[in-house]
Amino acid sequence: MAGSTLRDVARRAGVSIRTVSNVVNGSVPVSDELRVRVQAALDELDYRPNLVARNLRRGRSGMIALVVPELDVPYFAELAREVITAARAHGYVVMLDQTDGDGERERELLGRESRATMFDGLLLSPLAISADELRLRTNRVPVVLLGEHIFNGSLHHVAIDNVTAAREATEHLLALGRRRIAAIGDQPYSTGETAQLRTIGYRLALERAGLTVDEELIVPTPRFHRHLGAEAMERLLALPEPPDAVFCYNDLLAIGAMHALTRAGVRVPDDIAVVGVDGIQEGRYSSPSLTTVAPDKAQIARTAVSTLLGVIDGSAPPPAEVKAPHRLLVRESTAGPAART
Amino acid sequence: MAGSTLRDVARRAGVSIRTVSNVVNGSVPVSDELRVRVQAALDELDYRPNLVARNLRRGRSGMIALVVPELDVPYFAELAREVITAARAHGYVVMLDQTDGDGERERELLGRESRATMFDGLLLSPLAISADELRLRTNRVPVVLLGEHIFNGSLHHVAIDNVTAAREATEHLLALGRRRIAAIGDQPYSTGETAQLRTIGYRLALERAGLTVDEELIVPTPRFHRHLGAEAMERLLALPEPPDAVFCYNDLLAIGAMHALTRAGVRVPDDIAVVGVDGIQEGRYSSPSLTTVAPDKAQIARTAVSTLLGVIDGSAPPPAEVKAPHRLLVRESTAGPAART
DNA sequence: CCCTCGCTTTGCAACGATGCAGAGATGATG
DNA sequence: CATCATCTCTGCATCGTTGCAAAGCGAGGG
Repeated sequence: MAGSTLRDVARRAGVSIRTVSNVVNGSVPVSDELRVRVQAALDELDYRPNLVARNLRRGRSGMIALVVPELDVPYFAELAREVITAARAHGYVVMLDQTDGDGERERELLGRESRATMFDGLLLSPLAISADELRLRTNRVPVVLLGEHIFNGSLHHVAIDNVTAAREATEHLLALGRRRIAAIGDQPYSTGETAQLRTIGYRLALERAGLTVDEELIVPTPRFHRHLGAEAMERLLALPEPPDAVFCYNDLLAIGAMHALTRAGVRVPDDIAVVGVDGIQEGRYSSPSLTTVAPDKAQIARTAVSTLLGVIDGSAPPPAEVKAPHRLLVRESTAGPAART
Repeated sequence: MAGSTLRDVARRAGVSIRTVSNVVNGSVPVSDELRVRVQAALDELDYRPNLVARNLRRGRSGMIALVVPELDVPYFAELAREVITAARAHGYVVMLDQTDGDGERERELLGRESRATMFDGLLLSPLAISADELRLRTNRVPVVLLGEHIFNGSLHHVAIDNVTAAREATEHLLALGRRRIAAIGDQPYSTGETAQLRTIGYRLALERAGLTVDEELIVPTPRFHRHLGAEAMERLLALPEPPDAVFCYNDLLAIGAMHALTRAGVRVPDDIAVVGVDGIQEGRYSSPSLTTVAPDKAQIARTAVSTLLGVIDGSAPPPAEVKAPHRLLVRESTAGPAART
């Protein structure tokens, strides 16, 4: 029942512990005769190396932690999938935790009693904690920030270019001839940096098109969830002069907005066109399917993981903000039934 | 930079290593004077316990692994969220891995070179590996099976009652007056045990209603993904006599099916009613919203985690199949616009 | 005044693995 | 035949922590 150790195997094979270790690891040459004998003992006892002990001795655990706000938010689930895959390619496994966007939980992670020492490094997608505070708390643990925070100059950080992404989404709506374009998802307070970048991109597109921004059309939401998108859309529909298009700061808001539109009997995209951000799978099969700005999640994950491993082994360049690619996927919610992807 | 150890702190405070350990753990009483002095040293050196060393000594790691086929499948993401939450309540953290439904990957997990020894236990949602094979490979590691496999009598197992769930879904369609009810998602081969149970429930409902099963209406799918639901639906629509309702074996299939129906101009639920299984959030905001049989994921997670911890510390009863509750959520895809939940 | 008791504090061993340096054995070389 | 290089193999120390048993110490009782 209890796992056998190198000592058990050594005793059985009549060799030293060290020789068994050499056979297991294959790094040091072992004579054929002994190798066979040791291997037999290994098999008979069904030896499995104790990785905790190995980690202690080697000083590395082969584990990284990925911390996201909510795993049941599709974007994070899809990103987690890619991170796990990317980590595996480097021989690493991934511990997952959620903060629920709770600042306390995020702080705890980096605090005294956290389990951070079990991991070689941390991929963090912070929501509630501010960039400045992060800097103060990340002396010990190698950290790479993921996706959604403004660059503060002291930590590695992988994200799409949010201003450009938002501008392109808005320009797409403009190119379709829409002129009264709303925005759902602004977060005009300290931890809403990503949202603020998207608002900047949105404004930029309108200004370049020579339009003035109607502040009434910018509806803030505290989080990026479906029901908040629906609520925001209802508010927009209640305006004396409703929009003819909506740029939602993520796909869940967009799906909530489309839900509200469908209920209200408003046609998408004929009456109101909708575009989101994130490129989640859900948007491919919504009715209508959702036009979206899709970050390259696999690329984000690969870059984040290899950067983190670089920080861990000290080979990484100084902290920098790495821009990941994104692209606009045009579907029915802006282009109508013609857009079948 | 490098973390300080108990020895560093002990040296600085002028006490023994053991005393520092006692202060850190608080289990053994320490005089006020020393405690204050040690605490000061702890703070100055910003001591963090090395959890790898602690784990080695204590023989437990405080980590469990959760292995699912695909994390970007919403059901598994939502379940993972609950598992992480439930584990945290017991002081455990969760390592996540994916098998992509690949039997090799699942086998690897339990094999010689796996990282399983790093974890105190394993929550496994097997897809490709058969129950018999599992039994042979799980001697060493405490395992609890999650959600989707038939009970083989030797492992703990938490799942909903799939036969009943499928029967209730089908009966709901019957109660609406539908008579030509299709089923999407059967998997009539060795690893499709969950699907087969749902087929049994489906047949049972029809038989009890005195209807004969039209085998043409049972469309198998190799996996439970959106696009396969759409393909299956297209095949059903091409029949000389299409169905007036569809029971899909999970929500993704249902969403794919509804997507195909919308494209084909078929009205849901007027022409064809659709019901799924899983209760994923996506179904609340689809158009129309999706009627579904929702397993109580939080309950499944709590039961699975506490059972696993029981197996780990030896206090668990002998392996048994634990049935988790489920309930039917009626929404627009069967009840029409009246059903607003 | 001595002994015992109870409390705090300590040193040592151990968890299971690997790094290192050196011991044997073997073969090659002068 | 002696010397040295080469190749295996081994023992010891160590990673940082905690369990255990015993040492130190002051107080209370006989």
